[in-house]
This record gives sequence, C-alpha cells and structure tokens, in this order.
Amino acid sequence: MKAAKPPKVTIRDVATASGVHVSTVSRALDPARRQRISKEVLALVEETARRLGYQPNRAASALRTGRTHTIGVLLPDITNPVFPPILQGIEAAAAARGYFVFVANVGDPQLAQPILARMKAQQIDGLVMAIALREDPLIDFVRDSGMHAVMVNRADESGRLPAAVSDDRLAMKLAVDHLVALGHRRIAHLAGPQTVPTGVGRRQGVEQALRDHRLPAPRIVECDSYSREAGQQAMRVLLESSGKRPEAVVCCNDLVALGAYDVLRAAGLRIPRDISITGHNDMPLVDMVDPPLTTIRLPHRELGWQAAEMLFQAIEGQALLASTVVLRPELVVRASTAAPAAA
Amino acid sequence: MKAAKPPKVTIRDVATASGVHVSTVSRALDPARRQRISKEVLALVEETARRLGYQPNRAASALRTGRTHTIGVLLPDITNPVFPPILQGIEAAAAARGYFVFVANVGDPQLAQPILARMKAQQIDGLVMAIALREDPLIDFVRDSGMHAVMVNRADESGRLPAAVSDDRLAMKLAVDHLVALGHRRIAHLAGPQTVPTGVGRRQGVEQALRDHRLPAPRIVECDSYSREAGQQAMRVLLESSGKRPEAVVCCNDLVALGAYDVLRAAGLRIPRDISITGHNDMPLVDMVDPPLTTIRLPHRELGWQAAEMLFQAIEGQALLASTVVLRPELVVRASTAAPAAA
DNA sequence: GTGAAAGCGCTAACAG
DNA sequence: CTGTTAGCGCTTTCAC
Repeated sequence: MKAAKPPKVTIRDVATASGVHVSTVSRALDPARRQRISKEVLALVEETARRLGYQPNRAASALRTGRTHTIGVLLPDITNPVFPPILQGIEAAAAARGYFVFVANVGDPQLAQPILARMKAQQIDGLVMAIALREDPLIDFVRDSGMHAVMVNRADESGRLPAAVSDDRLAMKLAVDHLVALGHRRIAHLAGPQTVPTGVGRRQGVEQALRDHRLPAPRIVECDSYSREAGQQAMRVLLESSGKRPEAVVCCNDLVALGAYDVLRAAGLRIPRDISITGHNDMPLVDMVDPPLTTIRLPHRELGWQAAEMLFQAIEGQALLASTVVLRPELVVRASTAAPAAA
Repeated sequence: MKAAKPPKVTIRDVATASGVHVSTVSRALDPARRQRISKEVLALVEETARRLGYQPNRAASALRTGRTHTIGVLLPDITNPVFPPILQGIEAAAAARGYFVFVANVGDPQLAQPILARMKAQQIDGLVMAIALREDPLIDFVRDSGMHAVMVNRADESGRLPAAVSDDRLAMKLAVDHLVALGHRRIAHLAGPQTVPTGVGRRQGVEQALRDHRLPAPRIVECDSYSREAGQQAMRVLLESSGKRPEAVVCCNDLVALGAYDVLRAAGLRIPRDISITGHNDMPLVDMVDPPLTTIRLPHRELGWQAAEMLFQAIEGQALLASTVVLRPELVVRASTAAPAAA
C-alpha cells in the first residue's frame, strides 16, 4: 500500500506553468549557462520549478548528452579496512561534483571484465580501479574501451593510466630509519606478494633504506597474500631459517605483522624485548593490540579523493595536472618497537 | 591520447546487420520475451550482436521503461567496520540480479534529504537505508516519495518500512547467559545511545535476560555514541558511581568495550580477573586485543543480502515474504570473560 | 512472429 | 535572450 504516487513533473510542466519554452527552462536550470537567461525569467523558472517540485530526470539527460554523472569503482574487497577510507574519499569528491559512485566488489579477478562491461552499459563516465595486478591486461582492456580511468592505491607501473598512490618506498624507509635509530642492525622483511606493485615497491624500499645505512641486505620472506595467515606462515619460515635471529622485522602490512605476532608469541618471544615489529597501513585497532603496533599511516581518504579528482579532470576534458600523484605516508611509533635488549 | 574511440553500436546497427527490424532485436535480446521469436531469427540476432560487440544502452532503456537497474544505499559511515560486510552483501545480491549500487556516505543527517533527492533524479529503482534514527522523519519522506525502500541493521520500529536486522535482545541475552553461567551476579551495562533503535533494544535485552535469571536490574550508563571515547567516558562514570563494583560489564558494542578496556587498565584493574567484559559486533581485530574480546558476532553480510532481496521483491512487484527479517547473532567466547575471582 | 511508428525527457543546433 | 526543431537508443503498443 504505497501512498499516492507523486506525479512526475517534467521540464515541460515547468515550461507551461511559467509560460516559457522548454528549452528556456532547460537553460535556466543548467548552472553552466543560466547566465544567458534574463534575470526575470530565471527567477520565474526557478520559482515554478521549486513550486512544482521538479526533479530533473538524469536518464533522459544521459541519453541526450551521453553523460550520466556516474563513476564506477572497482574494489577487490570492501571488507579489507584500507578500502573504506579510499571509497569515502572517492565518494566525497564525487558528491562535491554532483556525481554518484557505483561500487563493485571484484572478488575474483575473472569477474572484472563482465562487471566492467555492465558498467559500460550503465554508461558510467569514468572508472576508479583499486584492483589490477602488475602488467594486468585489464588495464589495456579499459584503455581500449576508451573509458576514462584512474587507479588508486596500486600504481600502474607502466604508466598507461593515471594513479594516486602512497609512496611505498618512503614508507619502508621511515620504518627502517626508525629501527636503525633505535640501534637495530639485523633487520628482516616480510614482503608482500611480488605479483602486486605494492609488494615490490615496499621490498625495494626496505632494501634501499638499508643500503642507505650501509647495513647488510635484509633477509626476505615473501607472503602469499596480505593476510594474517600469510604473515604467520612467513614468520614461521623466517624463524626456522638458519642464521642469527633478526632483531627487527619490517612487515609489508599490519595484518602480516599481526600474523607475525601470533607466531612469535607461540614461540615464547616477546615483542619488543626480543624482537621489534613494524606494520604498514595503521588499520583501525592496531593501537589496541598487544603490544600496540608501530606502523605507517597512509592518507587513504586523501588517496581516494585525489584519484577521483584526477578522474573528473579527465572527464571534463581538462589536461591532467599529473599522471601520478604520490602522497606521503607517516610513521606512527607505538610499543612494538624498542632498542635491542643486548647491544 | 586515447586510442581510437570504439564506435557505439546500437540496436539499430544490429538490426540492419541481421536484416530484421529493431523491435525484433529488442525482443530477441530481452530474456523475458525472447520466447516469442523464432529460433532462427533469435540465433541470428544473438550472433550478430556478439559479432558487432553490441552493448545495450541502459540510459535509453531507463528513459523508456523508468527502470534503471540501480539501487541506492545510504550509510552513516563506511569507515565503521560493521558496514563494509553489509554493503558487500547488498552488492552481491544486486550483482546477482544485474543491478548496480550507488553508495552514499551520509555523514551529517542533514545531508540525507538532498542526497536522496539526487538519487531520485538518478532514477534509482530502490533504496537501502542503514541510517535513520528512531522516529526519523526521513522514513516518512522516503515513503511519501513513493520509492521502494528497506532498512538494514537498524529496524524501523514503527513498521513503516521493511527491515533486515539482527536480534539485539537475543544478542544481549547470549552475553548475559554466558556471564551468569560463569557465576557473575552483579552485571552492569554500558548502553548505546537511546536515540537509536539498537541502543534501546540491547538495553532491554540485558534487562530482560537478568530478569529471566531473577537477578537484580543492571546498573546502566548510557554512551553518547558507539565510539571508544564514549565507552571510556561511560566506564569512568560506572567506576566512580557508588555501590560495589560490578563483576561484569555487558557493552553495547565492541568499540565501547575497548573504551572500557582503556579506563580499566588505567585504573589498574585486570580483565577478566577483576572484571569481565563483553562486546557486540565481533569487529575485525577484537580477537587481537589484550585480552581477546568475548563478543557477539552478527551476520552482517547476510543482513545486507536479505535487505537487498526484500528490496528486489518489492521492486519486481512481488508480495514481500516478510516485513522484517530478524537474523540470529552468535556468542564468541574469548578471554575477556572468566568466572569471578572470589565466589 | 515480425514490422511500423510513436515517444520516454531532455539538450543542442539553428533561427530569429 | 528565447523559441523551434530534431533526435539520443530503446521499448511498446498496434497492425499485419
């Protein structure tokens, strides 16, 4: 039992009600060119539009102009806490420009292409991609489809698409510098999957930072994924490997660091007394774990905002100011790092 | 420098290429009525459509039919970890039916109405609302606008809109039963804001469960919001109030419980030795805090899925199977609860 | 089972 | 500055 359905009021109704032609109404209601309308008519039209409760029909305008004021966002997993703030940033930028955002979770990479096809059918004006592996053919597919697109969080190394990313190398340098300043020398790295740009970038960041300090190259164990389980497994491998135990471990992200926590605790080692640990992302609640995690905070929301802004620039035909925006991460020192026990 | 823009292929192109009329193509490509087309023509049309790379233009079909295959979702804050799984559920249900989802963060309740107006302009087919206070006029606004809408996570007590919710009373009963079984008698409750349905429901759940055990009514402190800060403040009030210290505290959600942790730790009290704590939501990482939090797990993803399914039923004109779907929460016992130290 | 024709609501030339 | 006209791509009567 719905209430009386509100009678759809169109631009035509507004036109007849205010005694002008539809095209005049169309112009009056478009901010971009209401200036070409006389003050009186403008006021009249706006008034009657409000009075009648006129709501423009975007579907009609989309059909005519080919622009829907809609963008798509492809995420691997909205449940992963790095993505909500990114999405929030995108959404905020979109709202500020009068755009809406379609979100699609692309759990299985296989689904990306069909989802993209459906988004094209919906006539999206542009696309923000937070997925894409290294050398992903999807990027070519997107470019060839002639769609405006940008990447966020994961850079496109080949530069085929604009991107907004955090500086992975700097992030790892911040972690290493901190550990070195505390007096650590034997530093290991639990690296992210080397199939993904961030995995590579962070590993290189650790390596470079250690070189800069003229310290030996880190022992590196690669994780299968950015998960706690993968972190556990990698930490186990690290502990079981020969040689002296590292004094500190730089982890590719917080979940992996927490996986390392699990294994170290099970092995009877204390953090940070026996070993220091750093993460990356500053996920919610990592300040509540035991011990609170020293990590790298990323400007996730800002990343989303910037990516969306770049996209809108492209959509609106302006020259892009930059093809890659790199934002600065920040070190957050907590209790999982300390000077080594024995000098 | 874009690649050559792909020439838009329309239904008309498919028609001429296959030597039939556009309306035939239209029918052939619509699953609902391709049956009225002869096998040969059907095959021919499908083949040429594929060959030309035809993509239907949803904007055109939307203009004609008034259906966009698009729904809107209003969230208070996607950054709050309860919402991503809900959104994921909604999105999955939508994708399964060929719909897309507009997400809007409604940080300030004042923004809800303008956002809604814009969504209407976009011709959304329906709306999932995860916002709405008790007695929220927004609900009337939505109903009066003649839009299909459902609520998720927060119920509409007045029954004006269908809803998918978790059973708040049962959730609190599970927590109380657990604490009573451990031997606790003096149980307090840090309640959620009583302006919000969940805040009221959970409080009533605690009260009822204690009555069921013939135990005294709980001491109750109301939190300003579902945040850690509010939890700290409420716990401080509880500790400073007169009377014997409670043996256990049932918190309205995990963040509030973690706020309680902060204050108890600062006061030199140990959990669970001196006091037991329970949460609600089973947020990511609450199993990693010190001590791991006993809490209530909600079927968030399922909630989103069910809400979306109800919405689609309404959109597609079927009678709703239920006006409120209530799903079962589940107790997750960890280390923040234990028998009281002294019997 | 298929074709013809009209039109959803809006915008973009082109006149005046 | 405003009106006229045409049509975006699709669905849907209504004929045949």
